[in-house]
Amino acid sequence: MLFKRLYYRGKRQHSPILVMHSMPNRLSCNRLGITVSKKLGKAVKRNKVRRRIYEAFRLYEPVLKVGHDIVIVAKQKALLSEFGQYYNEIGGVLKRANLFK
RNA sequence: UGAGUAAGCCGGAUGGCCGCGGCGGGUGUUUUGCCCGACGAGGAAAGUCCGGGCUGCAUAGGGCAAGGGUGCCGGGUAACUCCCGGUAGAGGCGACUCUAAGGACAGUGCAACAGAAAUAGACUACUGCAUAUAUGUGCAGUACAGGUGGAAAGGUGAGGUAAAAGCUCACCGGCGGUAAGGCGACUUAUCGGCCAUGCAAACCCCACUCGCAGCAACACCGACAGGGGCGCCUGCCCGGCAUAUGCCCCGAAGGGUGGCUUGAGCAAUGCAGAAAUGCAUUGCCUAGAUAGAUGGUCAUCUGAUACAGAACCCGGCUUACAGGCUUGCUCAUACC
Repeated sequence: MLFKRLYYRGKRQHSPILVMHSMPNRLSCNRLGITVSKKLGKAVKRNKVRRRIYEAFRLYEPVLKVGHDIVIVAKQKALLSEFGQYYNEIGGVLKRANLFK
């Protein structure tokens, strides 16, 4: 399973509401996976968290290096956060992983 | 106006910018793309508790047994444990609500504690007789009163008696017969005798009913490896025909396609019916993803913040839910 390989071998960056795993692939595009466990709530709440992560990542995508696999895991604090916090923290972990062009 | 009761409905709206999903059209060199357009989660999509469709397996005709389910009556439905209407019982002043509501003369079993006694009886008590006599003791009769309990064996009143008792009578309740009404559950009337509890959400009996598994079902196509086999006359030999960079099978990806949405469909009108519902006509096409599409942000309105996300599809049930709306009915108060 691709997600497990990323958990063991990828680089890891933490922030208060999420964890990002990343490693290079040999493709000419970036691939994003999002993990939201059942601990965070029922389907509606999990969908909301996933959609906000997806949206924030989409806004950053034009300025990222290509050819990486990225998995973002949401923590429980993500339920209480506004979109602005998602945007700032995802920007932070992407910068620390040195994925900006 | 307040309190309540029953049925039903809504469950954020509008606009700008940036995005997502399949579909249709256009464009482009095949693909990847680009542009335009309309459409794109719920009343419960949930729990996965019932009933079906659909698919595979089994049986391929019928019966029996085991096991499961259901259980007043009639109707509705594709079907149901669902829905509608009724009967009986219980609750409420009432509108109305609730009920696993067959059978305890087929059999087995249970009824703790308390209480004298729980399917059988006499502790306190009442009455008579005998005896001694403040009053007790013994024998006999009774089951009215007391207390216990969920339940004490018909209830209330009168007669009756030494005191009593369905012992007798009237009314009520229960049981059985007959008659009338009703498709039926049952109701009403009348007659009879005077009557042995509750539990079958204990085993059980009776009646009706039921194959098993599920879309990760199932069908098809299959890359890179890898493995196996060789047609027909013919079971064998001979012989003949056909034939090989071929054909078939197994296996199988970070696979692909179908199943996948036109259906017991929705809306309006009319007819039948007390209702559930059925029939007819006209119109409409209204999500189909496959890591899983509805989001982000700004503005305005507002009291607006609930429960909650389709995953093969329908019919129900159950559970969760901020706030709001409509209609019928009941009770109380005030006014006319």
